[in-house]
Amino acid sequence: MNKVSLKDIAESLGVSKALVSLVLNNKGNERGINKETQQKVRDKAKELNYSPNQYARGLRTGKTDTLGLIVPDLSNIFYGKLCKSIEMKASELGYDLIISNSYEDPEREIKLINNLLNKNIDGLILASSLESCTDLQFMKDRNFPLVLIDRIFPEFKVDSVSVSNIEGAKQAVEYLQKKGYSKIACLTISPVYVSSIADRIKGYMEGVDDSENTFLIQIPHDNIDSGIENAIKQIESEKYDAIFCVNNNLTKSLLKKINQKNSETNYKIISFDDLEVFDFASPKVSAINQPITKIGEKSVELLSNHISNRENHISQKIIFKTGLIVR
Amino acid sequence: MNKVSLKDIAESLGVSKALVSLVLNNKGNERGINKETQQKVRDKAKELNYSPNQYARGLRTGKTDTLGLIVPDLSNIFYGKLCKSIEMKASELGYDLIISNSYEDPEREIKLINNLLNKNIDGLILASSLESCTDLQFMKDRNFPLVLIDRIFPEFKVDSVSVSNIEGAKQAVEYLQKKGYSKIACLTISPVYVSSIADRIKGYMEGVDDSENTFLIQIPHDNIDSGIENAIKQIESEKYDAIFCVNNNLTKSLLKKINQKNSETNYKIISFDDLEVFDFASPKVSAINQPITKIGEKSVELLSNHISNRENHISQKIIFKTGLIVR
DNA sequence: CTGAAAGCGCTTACAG
DNA sequence: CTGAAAGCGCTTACAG
Repeated sequence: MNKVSLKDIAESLGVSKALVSLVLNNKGNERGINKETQQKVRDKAKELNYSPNQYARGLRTGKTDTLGLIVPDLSNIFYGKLCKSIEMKASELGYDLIISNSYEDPEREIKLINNLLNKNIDGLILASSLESCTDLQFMKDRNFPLVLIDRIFPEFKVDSVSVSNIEGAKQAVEYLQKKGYSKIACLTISPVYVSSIADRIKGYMEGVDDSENTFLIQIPHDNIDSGIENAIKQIESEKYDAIFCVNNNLTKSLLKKINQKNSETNYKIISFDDLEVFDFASPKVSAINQPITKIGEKSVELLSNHISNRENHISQKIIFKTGLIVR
Repeated sequence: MNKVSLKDIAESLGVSKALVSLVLNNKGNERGINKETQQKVRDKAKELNYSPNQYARGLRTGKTDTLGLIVPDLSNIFYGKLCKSIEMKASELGYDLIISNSYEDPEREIKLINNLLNKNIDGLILASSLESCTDLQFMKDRNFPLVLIDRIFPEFKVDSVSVSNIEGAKQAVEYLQKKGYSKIACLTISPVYVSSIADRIKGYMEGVDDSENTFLIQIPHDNIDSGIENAIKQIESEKYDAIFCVNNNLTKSLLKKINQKNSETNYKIISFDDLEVFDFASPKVSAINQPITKIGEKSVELLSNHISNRENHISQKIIFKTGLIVR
């Protein structure tokens, strides 16, 4: 690779590596280094197209200016957008981002976390698939900068950014009831222990007026399409007049199935998580939407604060409001 | 952080760091290290939950087991899926992935590349927004492992993975003509110099029977929604009876606009890039689809080959076929 | 069969 | 105002 190193600059200028390092890290003035010398160093660095080896620096300082991000499914547009906004904010603050995909698999998630930690990331943003936070405790114990996102553990006192899932789901159901729908089924997805999903179910339960008339159908996350088929049958035979889908994958799969069968739908659909494609979907679906960009940005801010003020960090639990999009 | 290091294992066992390193890198047998000692080392490593500091290792060996990936837009589902498949394959082969977003901005892309190189990534997968490959030449000169993906530079002799964009576009147009549509407009997106887009336009041009009847409308990538409005007007006033959209973002935006206006469409739509949402979109759109997973996997394979056989690497240009999905 | 030592490229006390 | 030196945690010739 014959990359340019500090030594190359130092030798070609007849100064020490230490001086070059100081200047290039903008500590020249603070350390009272001759302005002219500083300029020479800078010029040379530019001329040789020098850029520091991050691994050497990381090894020395313990800082790597790299953040880790783990999401359950990169190909879900919700996480795609989230990643994008996180990447944007991280880049703005001078961080790189290592993104990993857990495939909703707790074991893999733990491996990924360890892996990222071995890369000496400065902090981690995590949309966790874990059932409990015990496997994350060691990070908290070390005061390692960690932000939970989308899915949180309420009792686990670390930074987190999420939305008001209970209220959002409740709002969805109440909207349907106001519109005259009285038998509302809830399509939900496993693993159901994930906080966001659990809360949406809770909101649904709380929102339904007639508690006799709740109907929960659970569909495995890794086999949605076939699960949905059965669900539809049940919903139709039980004459439900509306369906609340707990996330966008369910809604998509449901719409797909409806269009395949090309049958009339006797029920209204509302979805948690809005997709731009709902704008041209048939049948029309209303949706609860999340401020994805704000979630991403806020999570990076919290993480960055923790990193730069490790000692006195006080964890916060940010909860954004959801919106209702009527179609 | 008080992370466990080689030294900790060595001291607690009364052996040297070198021995521990050798054993843990599976060079114990090769170097004839006592089986029992080896076992002791392994046990201790497990007990202390040791995992090597990647930065130290990277500094020493020059290898980091980390790949870089740059895409123009993480929130585009096409790239989301591509990232997922790349991440999956990379992880299978023992690599981490640093993902960056170029926002279709050539200057930013160059910065990102330099940045990744400073992190000593072992190789780079790039969906480039650059107009020419001159800014990439230095990597080729250094024989740095690089794979171009989705967008390529035909004259630039490095590994690449793409699809037959010309043939795909041609097939789309020919299909429409066979179905009786004779005035086909082409909705295209800037920057138009990107190889995939340029080739699709080329394919469209070649496919149209009546060369008098080609109609190209170019829409800026960062302002699709407003551009599409005008496009529709023109298409309607000129009485085109079909539209070929050069990528999924255009198709989505077009569908959205059509549904907003709630107007009848007198034209058939076909899209390059299929989306699962087309299954329930209205109006129905046919599509040319790409083998996204295969593209991702292949790119990682090529990169991995280059990394592990740096000296004798011969670059390949892989081109996958597209498919036609009729709706 | 195992250890002492050098060195990857940095940063940061310490010394003058 | 500047330099020599130590050390981050590894791996790998070299030596015995």
